[in-house]
Amino acid sequence: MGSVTKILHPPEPFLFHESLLRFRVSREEYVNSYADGVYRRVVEDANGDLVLLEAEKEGEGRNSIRLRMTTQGRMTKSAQDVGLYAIKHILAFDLDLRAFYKMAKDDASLAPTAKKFRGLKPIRYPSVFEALVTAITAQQVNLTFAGAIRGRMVKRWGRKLRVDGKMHYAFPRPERLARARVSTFRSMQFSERKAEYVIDVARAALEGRLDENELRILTIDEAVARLTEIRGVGRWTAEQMLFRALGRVEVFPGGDLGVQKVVARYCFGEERVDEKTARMQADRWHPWASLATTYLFAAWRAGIPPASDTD
DNA sequence: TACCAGGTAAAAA
DNA sequence: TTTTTACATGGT
Repeated sequence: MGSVTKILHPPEPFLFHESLLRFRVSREEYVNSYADGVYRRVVEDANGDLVLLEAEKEGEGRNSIRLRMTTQGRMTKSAQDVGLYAIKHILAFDLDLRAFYKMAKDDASLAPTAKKFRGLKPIRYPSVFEALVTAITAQQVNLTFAGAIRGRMVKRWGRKLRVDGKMHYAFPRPERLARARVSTFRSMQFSERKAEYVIDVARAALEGRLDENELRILTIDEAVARLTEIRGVGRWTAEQMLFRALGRVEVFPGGDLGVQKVVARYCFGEERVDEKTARMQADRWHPWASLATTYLFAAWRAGIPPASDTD
């Protein structure tokens, strides 16, 4: 077993804990976990070696991150490089928040949370494939249930890495899910349709239709059009992926129930708005629409009431 | 019991 | 082209 520890210095500002709360561990989720201040996940390098990443805040006050990387055999340079690249992508080191804050400061519904959560970043998935499959599991069911069936899928088809006596799972490879049977997914309480969608996305990945570099250079509309050619990938799923895997913060998943509720709450003082209303609001946040929702979700999670518009 | 969950595809209007 | 409906299941 090989292990190496690095100290990383994310660009300021960066709120580690609040950003990672999204992955606060649930019993069923084995791929991304955040517990006791440590974010954990497994990535795979080009040689197929699994690397466990464990990231936590280094010391109080200072904003450095301690990253421990562990592999089964010798720690290779390739494994280290992949691990470092992955964690910087996941933690959105490349996302510069300054222009967003400049915009947010003059936006009544956004200003208080942007200020309170200064340094909050949208934590990402490492791959297009993982983001799409994860989104599909979350279609039309509550997120607890989505996490449960996803956990079963990961436990069955994800590669395993044992570290300090604890098992960690990588997200299943497309090769594996592409040849899985619908009936096996059914036994894990996937609907038949969800099972077919996941298998179709896995095949698309194998056929090179989810090429990250190709998707990156497309406009949002072009990328959504390309992605929705895959059965089971609608606009919502495509937008989720563009935001959560590729970090395209200008997308706005206006069809998302949670987004509709959080925009309603903090921008309209209501329980729920329709997609059109939500998208109209989001136009004011361009090109940081989904980043804005990240802040509103954080406020919601923290139980912060919407500002009263009467004073 | 009915209805809702961070939707989508296919049928019907 | 726009509007319903089936899909599956756990929680309230």
